[in-house]
Amino acid sequence: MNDEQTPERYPERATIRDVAAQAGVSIGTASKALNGNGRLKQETRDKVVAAADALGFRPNAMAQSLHRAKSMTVGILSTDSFGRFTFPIVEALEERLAEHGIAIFMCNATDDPAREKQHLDQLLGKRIDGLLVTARRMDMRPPIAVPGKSMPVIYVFSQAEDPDALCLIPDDYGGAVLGVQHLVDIGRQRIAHIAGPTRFEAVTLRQQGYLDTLSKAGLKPVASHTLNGQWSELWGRDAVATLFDGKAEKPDALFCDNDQIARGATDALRELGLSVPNDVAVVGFDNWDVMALAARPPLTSVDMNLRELGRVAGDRLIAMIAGERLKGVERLNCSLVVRQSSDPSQN
Amino acid sequence: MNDEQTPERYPERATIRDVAAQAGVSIGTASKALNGNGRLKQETRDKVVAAADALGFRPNAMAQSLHRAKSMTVGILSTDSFGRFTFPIVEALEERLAEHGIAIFMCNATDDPAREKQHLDQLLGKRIDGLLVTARRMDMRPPIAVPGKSMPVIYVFSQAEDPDALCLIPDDYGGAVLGVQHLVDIGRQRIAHIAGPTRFEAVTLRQQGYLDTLSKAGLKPVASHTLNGQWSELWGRDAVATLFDGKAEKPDALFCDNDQIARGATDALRELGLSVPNDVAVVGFDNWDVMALAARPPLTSVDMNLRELGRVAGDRLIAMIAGERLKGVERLNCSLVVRQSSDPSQN
DNA sequence: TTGAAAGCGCTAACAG
DNA sequence: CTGTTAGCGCTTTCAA
Repeated sequence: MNDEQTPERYPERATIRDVAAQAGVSIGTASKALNGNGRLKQETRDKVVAAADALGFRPNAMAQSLHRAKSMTVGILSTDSFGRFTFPIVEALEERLAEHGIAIFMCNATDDPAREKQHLDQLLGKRIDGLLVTARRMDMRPPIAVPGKSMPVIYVFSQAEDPDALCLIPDDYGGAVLGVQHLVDIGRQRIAHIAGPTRFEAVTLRQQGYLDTLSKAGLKPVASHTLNGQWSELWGRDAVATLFDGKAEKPDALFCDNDQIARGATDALRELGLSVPNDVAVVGFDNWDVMALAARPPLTSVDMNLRELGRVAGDRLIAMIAGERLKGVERLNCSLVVRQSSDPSQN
Repeated sequence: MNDEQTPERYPERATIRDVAAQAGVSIGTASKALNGNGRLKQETRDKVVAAADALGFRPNAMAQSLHRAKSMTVGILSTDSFGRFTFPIVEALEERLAEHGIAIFMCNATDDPAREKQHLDQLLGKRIDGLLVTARRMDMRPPIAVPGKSMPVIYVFSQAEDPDALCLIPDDYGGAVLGVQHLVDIGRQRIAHIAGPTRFEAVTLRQQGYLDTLSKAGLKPVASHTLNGQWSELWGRDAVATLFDGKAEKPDALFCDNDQIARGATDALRELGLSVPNDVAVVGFDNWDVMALAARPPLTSVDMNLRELGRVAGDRLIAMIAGERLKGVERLNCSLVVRQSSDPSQN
């Protein structure tokens, strides 16, 4: 009742100097109290803390970083723009890093080397503690030119032509094995592979997984076993038209390189009067809910566990920032989500 | 030939002090030379610049910011996680801000108020110059508690219950008018509206646009004119089943609240033996290429111009950082992309 | 035209 | 236990 009007709102910015003054202690003492360092009388500590939040004090992270030579920030640089694949990765990564108090600068270079360089310069100026590079799918990319070799760099969902770099990607080969083995397990004999464009390493890896699984099961690939096309529904429909044109032995299962292809294939089969999964079982890739759940019937699909990929990327980055030296290509497990397109008992 | 081995790689970090020493000038002079400030002899300037890039000098942005009281960073905080709608916005925003040398901290709170607060604290500690808040679609959200009222805050693709805030959202009403007017223009008489869930403000706005456009054209809405359901293909199929059950007068056009609904509707119509667009024209919303282009036929759709939204958000944020005070709700124009589902002459 | 020095906000080592 | 002080790397007066 005797104090002046105490404005509820915080002052613009209180410095630790203000806090110290308010608490009637030295600025060094205030720092210790606020950071839990040094040995201080509990009373003093409380006094300082009280002053701090009376003033709405919030330490200036830039000043702290300047001193500690750790910015507690990392950059994530997308060569291609961000999209469906990058999002879950980034999201999980952000979550993991946030737990450690690390913030993320997001940069997008959209396939433009000039913008990439500009972003990198900016990030280096901000003294990021680490860098994460992503790209559209898993195509090889030239390594980022980080001066000094000192800063941790991780390529996630992308690979660089740099033997010293750490690359994190899904295990496409293993994912294909998972999907095809499932078709073998449910008793299918004539399994075809409707694939994406051959220029993707993922596509050739998946094809290898497909072939190895068949041969291990003692099955022969159907005539033109792998058809390469686009990542689209249209391609899925076209491929089915080719496979079921009546000339060759018809497949009883399709392994598709993504869910769009699988969905197109499923639609085409239905329109041909064939039942999925009774006549033909279908397995997709990506487990993209928008496609996999909307398809009729819903698609069994290989999940690349992108959130897990992001989480692991976060862990690796933290380890590298702490001084560990990691390199090479790390391939993370895929998993299979079974739905009606291969198993009528699923709902 | 007489110099020691000159290591090509940059040293870890050269400070301006090193540059000054190397150039044989004072540290203040070096600063002036590097920033183009003050009056300096061209010779000195050159000497400093040469020294700087010989040493691979890169100014420490944190140190600069500490002095200039501008961090040249902003935060973008997603209440809900990032997704299909937020991405184009963020991408365009990032592009715009990058042109001004402003970097973006990306934070995701996934509907968790505790994480939201934690992120906000972190961002305030980093002394961001502005904050951008996004959410899933355009649902109202409680305002962010930024102490001091000093920092610019923009809600994009979301609205806050805060009359002092600036909110940027697509003009849903106008978008609906655009879509429905197009159907009127091509001569349709019985236009139905297959809508999303009523809890979204966007849905009620679009319904109003639909009704107003019909009435302006002297048309009556069909019997149960607006059907509310989910944002899914399944709902589109179900709605068509209801509308074409033979009891009531059948529509000759459908205005759908998103492309998934429109696609489901189109599929159902085809399976009913009806031709799109000859028997029934279909217009969707979102212009989401994955849906709109894969549908058979490809969908005419209302585009919310999300990239433009991001760009404008960037401009507004820059203006606000420069001191302008902006508030209120700004609704940005949608546009219409015409494809075969309403116009057979499109390819 | 250049140099010296104060200070942005904070921490940590060292005295007291 | 607490205060003093020297920086972290940079910019910007103010003198010279």
